[in-house]
Amino acid sequence: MSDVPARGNNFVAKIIEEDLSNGKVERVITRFPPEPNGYLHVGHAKSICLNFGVAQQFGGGCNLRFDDTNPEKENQEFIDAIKDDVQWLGFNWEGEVHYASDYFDQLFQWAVHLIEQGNAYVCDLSPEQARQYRGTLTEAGQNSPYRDRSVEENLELFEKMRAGEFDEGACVLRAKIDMASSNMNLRDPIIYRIRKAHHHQTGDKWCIYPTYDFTHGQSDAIEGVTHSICTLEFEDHRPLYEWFIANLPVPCEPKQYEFGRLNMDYTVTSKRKLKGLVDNAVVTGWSDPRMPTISGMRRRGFTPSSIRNFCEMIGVTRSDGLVDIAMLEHAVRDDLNKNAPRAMCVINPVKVVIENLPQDHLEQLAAPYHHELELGSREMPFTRELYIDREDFKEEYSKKFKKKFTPGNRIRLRHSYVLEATGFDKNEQGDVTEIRAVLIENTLGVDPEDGIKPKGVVHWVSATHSVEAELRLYQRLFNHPTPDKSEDDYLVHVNPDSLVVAKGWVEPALAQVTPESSFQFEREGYYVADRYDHTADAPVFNLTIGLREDKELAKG
RNA sequence: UGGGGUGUCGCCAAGUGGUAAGGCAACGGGUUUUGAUCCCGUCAUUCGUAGGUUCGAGUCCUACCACCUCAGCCA
Repeated sequence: MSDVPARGNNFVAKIIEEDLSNGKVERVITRFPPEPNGYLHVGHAKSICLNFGVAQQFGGGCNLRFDDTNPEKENQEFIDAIKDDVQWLGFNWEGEVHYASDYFDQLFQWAVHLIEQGNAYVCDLSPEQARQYRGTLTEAGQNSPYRDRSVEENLELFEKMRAGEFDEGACVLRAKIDMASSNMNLRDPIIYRIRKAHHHQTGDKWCIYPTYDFTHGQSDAIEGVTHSICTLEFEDHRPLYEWFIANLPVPCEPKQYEFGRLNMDYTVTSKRKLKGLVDNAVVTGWSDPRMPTISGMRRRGFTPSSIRNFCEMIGVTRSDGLVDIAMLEHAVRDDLNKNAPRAMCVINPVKVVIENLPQDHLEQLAAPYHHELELGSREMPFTRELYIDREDFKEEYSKKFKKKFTPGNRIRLRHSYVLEATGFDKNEQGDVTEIRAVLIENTLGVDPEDGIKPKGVVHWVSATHSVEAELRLYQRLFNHPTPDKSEDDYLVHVNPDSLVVAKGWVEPALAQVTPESSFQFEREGYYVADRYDHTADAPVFNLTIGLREDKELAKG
């Protein structure tokens, strides 16, 4: 059995199951509605998994709809990136991609309908005045002096707004609801504003744009969405969502449900703050491997299924919590442990010379890529001079170093022979520069015949046949568990060591791998060939996540 | 001090009146040609607090407390 909880066992799935079984809904239709003003992040992944997942689970469909009502902040780059991310995560939207801007004509007509019904009016209050009229959380607002304009006048004014006869900010169209409502969203919310901006989809056709509140629910209705799932902060908007649906001749009545957005420690998940990291060049871009963006996690080496599993693991509820980033790390390790081929890379090399081997010794050793999966094997050149990790050799034996290579002791070269150290050289600084050893005969796949077993196993690479690679060692981007909740600006909590560029010597087979191939570099961690920079001539590997460390070892 | 929400183990989360699932983390122990993986075990007499109803309450009632959220011509 998998350790991932049963799929779709959350309150949204239960509501849908109920609606389906009592015939309220025939086929579930959900939608994922990003605004193309940034890249998708891990929080969106939760929403994607919920929306697409629940549709899939109940044989329905999920639309991808861009909520593109604010042209000034949106662009095509984001649209392309978002589509890419959703597909990479493993989901398919139903039919064509939708845009809220597809419905601008209909929305305009519905705005006219509202005016005709006496449910909307053009208001000339300046933003500053409007704020004063709105009241506060504890005091009712006051009616706008323009609230009682006639239907004819409103129709005429709204048409002039559309025709571009007013400057930006000169006036807005407002729904006429209740300025005394305890729900601020019902205090005559703005439904259309003037924005003389070019739109990435509709070009210069419009100079007035509908607001989110006036757009979202109606778009859902047009698309036949049955369950409109959004995050908790939109809860107060639900009465407004329902007000529009009730007061407009929409084709169906979608229902809005809210769930708690994802918060994770050592991470920021707000587009504004993510954009800040990009704009301040803290990272190299939205897809930097340290970013919690989907494209960043992808470049880091996270797999789609690891992210999906993570989303199943954290569940969906109406309570807002702070998820331990260790859960995400677990999801990644779990997937990579099960599926990633193994390979070897030496990061802090020290040379080992095997004295009982001829100078030109070259032997190809078959090394299986995985201990459980049938992934085949590669050949590792075994030569007289090797590299092992400096940390794996100790000048003197001690209990703490019981599995290390020490003079007089034996070590197993992973997938290869057993070696016995005979001596070593040091430089003036006291660093070991070379280890001398002898190979114990007939130890390929079997223990030494004399019964003296090796103490431990080390990874290695041929000193003469390995390939130098660039290693990008990533750690968490922030060194504060809640960087956006501290007194200081979140940028001061950026971990200065979040990226360390190092060198590694990899076995020849690794230079040939395609970008985005993941490996476990044995005893080092999970690495991925960089999506953009890796080539056979200049291999580049990103550290996805380290191996879990033994506690005793970690303490030392 | 208005409205809307949420409070179950360090973290996430099941549970919807019948006597507290699971995952992560942590901690013991075993296996191992990766100090990884894997395996086995420990980890809430208690569900924000205080009362009440009931044979029986995390689940029902009352009051209180804490936290989140709403005053963009953002979404």
